[in-house]
Amino acid sequence: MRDTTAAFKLQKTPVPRAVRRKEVGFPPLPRIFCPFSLPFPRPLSFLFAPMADDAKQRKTLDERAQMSDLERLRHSTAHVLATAIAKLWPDAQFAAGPPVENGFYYDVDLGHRITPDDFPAIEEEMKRVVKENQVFERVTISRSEALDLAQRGRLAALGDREVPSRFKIDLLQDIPEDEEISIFRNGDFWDLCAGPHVPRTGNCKAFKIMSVASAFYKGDASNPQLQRVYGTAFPNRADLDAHLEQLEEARKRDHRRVGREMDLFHIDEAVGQGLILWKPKGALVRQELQDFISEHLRRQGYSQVFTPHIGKLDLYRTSGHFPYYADSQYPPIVEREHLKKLADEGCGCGELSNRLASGEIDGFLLKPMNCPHHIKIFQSNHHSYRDLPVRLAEFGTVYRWEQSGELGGMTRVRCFTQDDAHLFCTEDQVAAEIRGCLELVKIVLGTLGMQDYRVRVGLRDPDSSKYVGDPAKWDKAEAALREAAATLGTAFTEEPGEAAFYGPKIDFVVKDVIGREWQLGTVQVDYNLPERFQLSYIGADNQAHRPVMIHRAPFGSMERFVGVLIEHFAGKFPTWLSPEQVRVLPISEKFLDFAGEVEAVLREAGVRVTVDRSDDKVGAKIRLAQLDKIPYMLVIGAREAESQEVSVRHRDRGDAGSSPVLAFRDQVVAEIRSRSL
RNA sequence: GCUCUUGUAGCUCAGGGGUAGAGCACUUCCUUGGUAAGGAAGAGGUCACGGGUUCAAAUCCCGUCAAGAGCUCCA
Repeated sequence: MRDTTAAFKLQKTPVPRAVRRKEVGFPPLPRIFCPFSLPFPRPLSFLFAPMADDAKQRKTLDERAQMSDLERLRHSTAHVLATAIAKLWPDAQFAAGPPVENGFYYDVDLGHRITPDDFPAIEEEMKRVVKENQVFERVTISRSEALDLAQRGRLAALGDREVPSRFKIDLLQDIPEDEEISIFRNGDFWDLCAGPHVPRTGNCKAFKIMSVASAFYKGDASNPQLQRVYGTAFPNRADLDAHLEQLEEARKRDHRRVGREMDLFHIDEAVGQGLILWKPKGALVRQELQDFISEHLRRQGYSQVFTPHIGKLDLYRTSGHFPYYADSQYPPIVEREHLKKLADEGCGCGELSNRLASGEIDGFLLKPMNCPHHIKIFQSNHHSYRDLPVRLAEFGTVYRWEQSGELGGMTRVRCFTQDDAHLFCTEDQVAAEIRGCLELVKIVLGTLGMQDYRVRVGLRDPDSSKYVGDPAKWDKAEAALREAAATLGTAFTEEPGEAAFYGPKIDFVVKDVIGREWQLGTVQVDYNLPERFQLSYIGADNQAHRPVMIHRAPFGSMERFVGVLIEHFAGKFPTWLSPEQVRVLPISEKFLDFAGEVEAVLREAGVRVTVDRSDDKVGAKIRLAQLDKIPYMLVIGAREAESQEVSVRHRDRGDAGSSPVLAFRDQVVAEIRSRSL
């Protein structure tokens, strides 16, 4: 058996994890801008990732009593789980077993390694406990009695043991002096627990063990690693089944799976982790989206620019990205001459490494963001107040060294392309510019049928002094953001303390069709970079003034956005976004010529069309086209060739009757042009 | 990064100390058909990579790489 006692040191003040991942499924990715300047002694990824609320407040007994019925049920089921595990493996040492968003877990340290093969046995044992319909009995005890029970190994156990219940002893110490201590008993299983619980184990009828993973005790990597058994529970079988079906649905929609099936993108070991290869079909989707967004950018008076993927290190020293956040960037590219010079000076590998880390080297950096390049474009001209706002947009590709454990699919990658733009404006223009950004978001999400999104307005914490810039400007910018959010006509929340230190921001969180939330882009007001780069424009008073910058990437990155869209549509993109919009299905090879004519007519009209020239029967061709999620199938046989018509089948609506070739062409072209859903 | 799990054909997966398996996809042939799978044959794999144990390794052990899940919504 593993001896965790030696490694286990009690921690009086648990160190909160810098980055907590609350969402189930896919983690958020609001790491869009980072025009920071303060030398926080933290890795860059900390700033790219959502900030955790500081140390979670311990729940009071009152708060716990307010646990919802479902949470109560799940927490009780966690005790049933622990009872079963304690029966099967009496040496089990339990830590915490709370209800969580989609169920519950219980952390356990155990000589035996639990695998999915063990689930049936555990569930059988749990069913027995449920069937016995044991009463959950609350017993109030004194601190010393609790300690005594724990020393006897009696807590989270079915009887006395030779080894103390060591995690429970530790947890006891976290309980404030003035708080009542209670244990809950069901049958012979006693556990330190504040409750509340359902009355009897018989209430925990509908449950399922979902998975087992590892977790650090109290989330601290210096603590022992425990096995975390996840389960879920519902009041009845039907609700449980519905939940499991939804999970299955989510699994089917997983963009990694759909992306492979539909041949949209590929990640290759030989290229590198977190680096997306957009295959032809995925590239079409992305290109359509970019064209769509560009069209609206032009309408809104943006100027599109192109900038390189690298820049001199000095640029990023000025912006503040380097060297403080070097850990989250690809290492610098050192110039050949500089390297040679270092070698001539006798600089060894160790010293080189140190100099790289400290930033005392010359070279280039793969850009971690686009703002410095755009700033340099702005600075390449003198600007009058009459020029403002200057709006520079770019589908700008950036590189970040995410920890390998954070990577996943298209939603968490090391190279991504932002729908980025930087607006240089006067303070008076900030409000209107923010409204413009939100307008674009509204149009794009509306066109895609993603009506279910919310907006978070991140304001500064009035009690903190970590923010840069003049408080009066902050007030103005915050008011502008608040006002703009209100005009959006959608729900928004204001979250004090969630602002970046350089300015307030708006985040967009979209909900997909099965209710999962995804953080996409942000709009951020920035007073910091204009200062660092000494930006200026000449005002009506003939004096130099400092412009304000707005960073905005409303859809975050093309990678993540397309990943979200794949799941949102379950791969069934609207016609305008579909990589293949129409497939012609000749009944037999006799009609290949006519099929070719139909193909030519459609292609000429700009429709993405192919002909299935295989010798499959039409049923098989339809099946394949359905699996490829192609919006329109045109069945062509003798009748159609005779009348110059096509028999139209839609992937969702089925057989739609026949239509003259040109009429179909006009209809599908109109559908594509209008970008209808 | 850390822990666990996984890595076998383009895809989905079975197998497992002694000729490498299936279905789908692919190629060829037969079939020329009417709204979700017509038939036959064939081709395709250093079993992720590198070491080790063994007469013998895809299989067992160690390491590397990669993928997936998890990493306090606290007794």
